[in-house]
Amino acid sequence: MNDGPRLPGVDAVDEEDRIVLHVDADCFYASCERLKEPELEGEPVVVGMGYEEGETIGAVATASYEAREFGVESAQAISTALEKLPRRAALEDGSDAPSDGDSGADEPAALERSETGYYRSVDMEYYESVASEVRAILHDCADVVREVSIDEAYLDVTDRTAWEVADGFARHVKGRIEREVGVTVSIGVAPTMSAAKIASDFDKPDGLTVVRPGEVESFLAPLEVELLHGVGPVTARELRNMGLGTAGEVAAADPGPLEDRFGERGRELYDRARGDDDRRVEPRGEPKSFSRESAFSEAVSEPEPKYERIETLATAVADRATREGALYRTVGVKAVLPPFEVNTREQSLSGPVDDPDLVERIAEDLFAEFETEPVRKVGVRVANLEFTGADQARLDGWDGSEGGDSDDSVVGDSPPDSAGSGSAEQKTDGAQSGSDDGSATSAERERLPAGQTSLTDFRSD
DNA sequence: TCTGGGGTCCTAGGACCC
DNA sequence: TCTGGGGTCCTAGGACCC
Repeated sequence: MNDGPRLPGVDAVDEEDRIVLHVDADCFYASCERLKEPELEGEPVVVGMGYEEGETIGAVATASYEAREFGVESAQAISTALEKLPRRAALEDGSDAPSDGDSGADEPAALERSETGYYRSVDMEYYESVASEVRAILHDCADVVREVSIDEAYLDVTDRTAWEVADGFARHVKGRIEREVGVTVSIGVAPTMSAAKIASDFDKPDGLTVVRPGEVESFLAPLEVELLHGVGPVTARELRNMGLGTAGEVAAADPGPLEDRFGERGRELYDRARGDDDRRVEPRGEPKSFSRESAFSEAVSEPEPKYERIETLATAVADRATREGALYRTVGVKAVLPPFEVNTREQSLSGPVDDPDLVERIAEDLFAEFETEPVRKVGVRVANLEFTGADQARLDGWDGSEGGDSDDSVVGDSPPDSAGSGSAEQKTDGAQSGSDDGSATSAERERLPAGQTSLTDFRSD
């Protein structure tokens, strides 16, 4: 990249001096539970997803640092977490710990109070409310904020501070969040997003790490490759097989083989390890998809319960899209078969719709091939979203509606006849019946599968 | 240690178009 | 009448993140 001719006046100067903060709440869900129940302060707290009081199913969403001392980790099965850290309630009820199986395991010794923890199930609505308070402060402290998730954001504060005083600025942000909301955050400050991200992790919890321009590469060099954003277990293993165990080793490597192995990502990895990252902090755009999924406590073979679940999820997903003002053009399902085989099926329509019944029909249809398979988890998804804003549907292409239906379905399409041979038929009818108010563009109409007559007026054959 | 839920991005093959 | 090249869309799967 250095061998091209230099254009006069074009260089990297203005790219270099961004001041980026990455703000990352510490075990956010657990902190929220402590806001709700101050008695939990200082105690081990585990927040479980899909977990119900007293049950052993679900997974750990967040564990407080006290709980982590016992070996409880994020994404762990609740059953595992319970082995490492029994419920405080079990002790206080005096109830027996549930004994798994009949294998005559020794009675567990009497529980020490100090070796138990509090288990809570996820309360998204509450966490959302806390997060919005944090967000308000962040937006108050920066001109540009990119919210990454409920507990994480990047701030570009170049115009609000200077490197000489950046740590004071970050401390100010931390202090406000702690005082005004009551949760602690860790902050990384760096000239790039990727370095700021890693820096925020460097000193958790309640940490503050500043990496100044010129220090990025030496800051990253000793870090294990796993710590690089975008390097998971699979990539890490491959990198180590290539003899690259630290960011410094990646930075010093020949980028060629990295690109051969990982494609575009390889180059990115190499750049990031060297501290090169020219992404600017930008607000997040519109979401690309909505999905809902749900696991059974054990694999289910009978069709009924699965279709019931699909129906519930389809309704929830369609509802979400409606609430958010999104039209969707693709509907998909997911079926997870034991041991952990993920299958996805999806179908795109000829035009964007907001049609909950159609979502359900298509989802059921796509799911048909897994009807009698043992399935441990199902999901429904809509994608290819279009946020038209308020009454867009009325403004464009509403001319075709002689029918007087006033919902905002734009086009009803049908499952392809090839998909389910026998099984799709009645649903195909259903899909068509909803489409008399259709108004696809002519290009879209021409792509309708042969035999689809839902938009016949416009066909020229 | 068998694994919850909600997302994003990338890859790769096939269909289809010009 | 089997044949080039480029582009886009669709679908399925995989890796990764929080």
